[in-house]
Amino acid sequence: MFGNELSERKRLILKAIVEAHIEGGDPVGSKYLMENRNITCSSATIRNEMAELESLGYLEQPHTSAGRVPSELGYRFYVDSLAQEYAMTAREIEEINKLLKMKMTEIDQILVMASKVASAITNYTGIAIKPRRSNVTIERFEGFAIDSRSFVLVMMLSNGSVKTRNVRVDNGISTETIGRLTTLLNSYVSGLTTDGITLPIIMDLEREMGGDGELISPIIKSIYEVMNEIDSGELKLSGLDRLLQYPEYADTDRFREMLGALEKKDEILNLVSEAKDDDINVIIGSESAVKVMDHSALVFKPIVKNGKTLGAIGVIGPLRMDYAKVLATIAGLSGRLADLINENSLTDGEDKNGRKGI
Amino acid sequence: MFGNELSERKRLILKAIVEAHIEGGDPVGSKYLMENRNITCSSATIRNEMAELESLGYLEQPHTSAGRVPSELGYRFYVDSLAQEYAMTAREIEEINKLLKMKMTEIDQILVMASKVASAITNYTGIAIKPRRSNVTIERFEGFAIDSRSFVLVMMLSNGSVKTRNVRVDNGISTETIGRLTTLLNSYVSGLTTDGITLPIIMDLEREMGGDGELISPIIKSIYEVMNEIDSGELKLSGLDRLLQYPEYADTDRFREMLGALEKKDEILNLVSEAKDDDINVIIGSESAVKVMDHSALVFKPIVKNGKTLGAIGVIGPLRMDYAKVLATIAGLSGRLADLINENSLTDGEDKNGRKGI
DNA sequence: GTTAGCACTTATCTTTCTCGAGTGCTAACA
DNA sequence: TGTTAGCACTCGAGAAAGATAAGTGCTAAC
Repeated sequence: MFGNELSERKRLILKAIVEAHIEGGDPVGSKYLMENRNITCSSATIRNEMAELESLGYLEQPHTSAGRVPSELGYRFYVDSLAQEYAMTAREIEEINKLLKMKMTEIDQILVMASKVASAITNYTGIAIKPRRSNVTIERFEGFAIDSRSFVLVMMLSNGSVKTRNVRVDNGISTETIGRLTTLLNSYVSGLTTDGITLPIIMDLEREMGGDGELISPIIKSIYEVMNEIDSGELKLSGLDRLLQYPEYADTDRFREMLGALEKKDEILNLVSEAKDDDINVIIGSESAVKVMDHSALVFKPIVKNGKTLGAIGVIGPLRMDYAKVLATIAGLSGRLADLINENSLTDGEDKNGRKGI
Repeated sequence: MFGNELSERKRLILKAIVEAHIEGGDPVGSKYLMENRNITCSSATIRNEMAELESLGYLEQPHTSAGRVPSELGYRFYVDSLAQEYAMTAREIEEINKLLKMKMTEIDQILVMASKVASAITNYTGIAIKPRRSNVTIERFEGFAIDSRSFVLVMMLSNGSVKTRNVRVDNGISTETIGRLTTLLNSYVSGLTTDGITLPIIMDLEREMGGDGELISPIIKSIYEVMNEIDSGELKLSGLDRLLQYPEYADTDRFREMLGALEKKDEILNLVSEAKDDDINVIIGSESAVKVMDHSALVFKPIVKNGKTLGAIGVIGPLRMDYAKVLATIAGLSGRLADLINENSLTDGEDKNGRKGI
């Protein structure tokens, strides 16, 4: 889409600068490029090219007598042109397979574990995301008595997860009443979104329950609670400490700002919720409207099953993150996860492809 | 228990030093004490006393020409002698009441919310803890079919929480089989700890299930998973970013080390699991064996219901945290939480004491 | 036991200086 | 027209030096 206006040599130089900067973190100069990056022309020529690349917006100069640093546009060019895949080492594949062997059955745990692995392999911070899902409904209700004064309400949601709430009933409740209650809930409330549960419906429920009508109010409250829980998404970080080893986060204020935003988590969740479903998404600095990301990059991929987005895993790190490695890691991990999730009938230490270990 | 060897004046001076240091964060000198802290003797006398307090281990001197700073022992003295309670402001009480009005029913959520409030009030980092509980058992099993090939296994645990797992059965499963299965589980497995579920028991189960014996293995796996989940405790932080505003965490390496340890979380969980149940626990720096805490302090209180520890809330911050305020906050919060948990039958915006708002 | 006074210590802050990497520009060259 | 060598210039990083001031320990007087 862009980068077409660049000559072959400019591309080569730009790529070399990005890679050098990713490795070292320092601004890179013309002489260095000539000597260590196989650019076959003189430093003066490189300087000329660099000046042009800067005026085109691909490079930046921290100050007059420093080398160049890629701009966000520069990184974008690099990421978009990343053709050669990073080959995972045996150790990294091993790590992923170890994860798969654990065969957890709960999607939450799987995502968190995967993000931990991603963090370990890439040495950046891993994130596990359950996106907002505003259209989740409760498909089915069940209930059990715990004792004469409380029971467990089990709710099966349209996204496949199951939630429970303890409900306490001061006046006592019988098994028979619980049965009546769940039948009612199943016919009146199942399939509705939060907005769908209107006052008339609640009143109907209360009427139908007759003498036990006062039960309804706390139950509706529980239902709202559960649906809000799903609705609001989740964001879990792992290996946050790793970021601190990069000089770009040495400035405590910057790190603090980011931490605060990650804790609020709305912005990141929005970002992910709006993402294209089946691609790896790479968000570079201020490309997104999320202010906090200004000096960081976020790479993530949604995990999809039967067309439904169950969550996402990703990596967050400095602008100059090792995109080749990160992209390969996320691609590899998410591929395996998809296998694991779509086909959780694997039975032993072998994965679907019959490959073992390594 | 100690501090008795100190003269009244020494105590006064020590207390003044701790408070001054908590406020400002800088080493405090003799002249400052005389002029701003109402110590009614000359700076020379104060210097003499300070020298003695130092040799007794209550104070430390960063370098020769600096003032004194409390040692961990000094803080310990201060905390132990904290008689005057910090009075909560109306705003802070308001904050707590807001929390109570939300009336969440799930203990996890309650703890996390409480730790958020604690963090907001004290301006340190809040922590919500579910301690390890190695003696939890599953009290009761129930199951529902989702479709012909999978069902939900509901487990009610001895600590009152309820867990569910989705189990997939490739050969299909009938409602009747599920009923048989849960009956079996209830008679063979309920009440057992992980260690109690021995191979013979598993084999019995398989035998009893006859043709559906292959069901048992994934179910046992789910059971282990759930019990391990409970077993391993949980630790959630809130307001981590707040810590970064204190100069003691300006050193990125130190903060990083702490972050890493909080992420591993075992050590902190041990600490909490071993704590006295009904006290506010104050752990000052290296008093604990937890290395990470070397330059930090942890204040927490277990939340107990019917003699069982459900969790704990607390605050983590620099050694020079405002102990008076933190202790009062945690005491206030945990008191209210206990009310909320032991009596979750409150019905509207008024709390148990009939007090409203403020 | 307390206090005034004084010499001494030492972190911190500012200023100054040097060093070197890297640039832009000009002029020569292919 | 595109490339390269050469050179003056810029500017940040870091070291060195000096000034400042807070705070101490000690001695001697009260």
